[in-house]
Amino acid sequence: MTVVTRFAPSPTGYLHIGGARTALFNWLFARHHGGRYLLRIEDTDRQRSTDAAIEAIFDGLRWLGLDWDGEVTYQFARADRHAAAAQRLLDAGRAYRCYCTPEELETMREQARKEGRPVRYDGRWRDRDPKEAPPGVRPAIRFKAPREGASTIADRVQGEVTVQNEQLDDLIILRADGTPTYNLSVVVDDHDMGVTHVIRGDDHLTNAFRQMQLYLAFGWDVPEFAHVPLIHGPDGAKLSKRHGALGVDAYREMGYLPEALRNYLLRLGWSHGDDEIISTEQAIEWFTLDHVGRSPARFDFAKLGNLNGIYMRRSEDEALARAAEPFLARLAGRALEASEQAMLRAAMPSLKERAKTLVELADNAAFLVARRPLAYDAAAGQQLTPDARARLGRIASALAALDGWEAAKAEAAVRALAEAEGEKLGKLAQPLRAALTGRTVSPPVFDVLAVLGREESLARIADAAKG
RNA sequence: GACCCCAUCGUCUAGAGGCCUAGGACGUCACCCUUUCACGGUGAAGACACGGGUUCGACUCCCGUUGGGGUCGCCA
Repeated sequence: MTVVTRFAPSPTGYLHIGGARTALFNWLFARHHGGRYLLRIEDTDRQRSTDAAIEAIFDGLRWLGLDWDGEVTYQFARADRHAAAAQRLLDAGRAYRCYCTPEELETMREQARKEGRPVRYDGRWRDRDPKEAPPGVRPAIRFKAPREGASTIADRVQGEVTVQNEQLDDLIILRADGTPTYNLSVVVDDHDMGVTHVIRGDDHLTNAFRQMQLYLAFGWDVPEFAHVPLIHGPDGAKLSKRHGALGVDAYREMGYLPEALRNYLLRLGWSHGDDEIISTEQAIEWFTLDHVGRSPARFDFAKLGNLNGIYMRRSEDEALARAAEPFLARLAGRALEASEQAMLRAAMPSLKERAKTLVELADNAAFLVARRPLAYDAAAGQQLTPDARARLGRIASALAALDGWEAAKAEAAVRALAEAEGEKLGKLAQPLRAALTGRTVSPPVFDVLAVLGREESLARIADAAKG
């Protein structure tokens, strides 16, 4: 049997981070088993589904590299098939018409809540003669759920979970307007798509029991279920926006690399011994449901940042430069010039050592696109004392006398000067850094010098020396 | 409230009854490296929620308590 998994988001918003992890697990599981990973858009809620949200889901998945197999299935397009399936249950006596109005149901629920009883549909139309139907009311179709016994799911993550059937009420499978509801659509689609493993958030665990009964009623094989714990915020509560419940596009904009985010998401709720840095190839080889944890994990930006830093440092300079260019251009407020693109690449080895995100990296590279005369930040301004300015003049002379403009040569010259003046290197390096970058924190100052080039460097030093 | 799930350092986790004096990673702190910041290196602090069992022996099994989460829609 070949494995078939699916990711089935509803396009009512962006692709959020929890959904991305669900997609990742499905993708990995299918790839691990050499199976298929399908994408289904659950757009049966016509009010809330939007094309923009569908595009956001596609974009997010593509950016994360979670390519799906075959065509995308749109659930709404299969409404007729779902209605036919409901009719089949009706014909078989496994479903019935319910003439309750929404108001009536709401009253029923309120009453139950007030009396402390379980809030469930009481089955009042289950065995009632349809002849008693009130005139003018269009009925919804309800599934006739078993009332005795128990249902057990051998969940691949949660283990054996049993629920007494009396806990399950008769769910609506077809609305009064003839459109299918979620639980029916999911079962019919998963069956028709040949899905063998349903891997999803554990907020669906209770649905699984209803869905299992539907599979049984249809006489279909029940797929394997794997309900993965949800991702929580740092406080253990539901993930809020402030805490990371953002669309994956937001992570892209914050400057995270897709491979780093993938690695982070993978380790959130899944582990392989003490391994932390796991390539996608390795993940495909290792990923099974056996090591998916059962307790909810909290989202931690600090760890994501650390991971992203590691992935950036491991990236090829050229690839990282391409990824960083939009961020630097945004910071400059204009397109980058060819010379600036070249400088970015030249500076990349030292730039990528000291950033956790592309946003940070671009910020650290701001000196590359700054225009003279530089604005000095407060700390840099303090470096440029009269003494320091005078020293910058002498540094400029020493540098100007150089033939060649490599970092090593510049360093040797400045070191020699420091020694001649009986000063520690830092005494010269810090003002120099301030003059060249406008800040007191930057990549190694001689690298900066080399990347900026002779002309620009000397001009910036002269600017600072002048005061 | 009912039903279901969960519970190891602050966080992510390893741990399948003796391997645990509970391991790794992030974060924190200290030191080293050093022209700044990083990176890197070394080291430190830091957890089995609680109470009962079962067992020669429980982080590991069972029960309960507490705490957290999920679900109870003609939403998905």
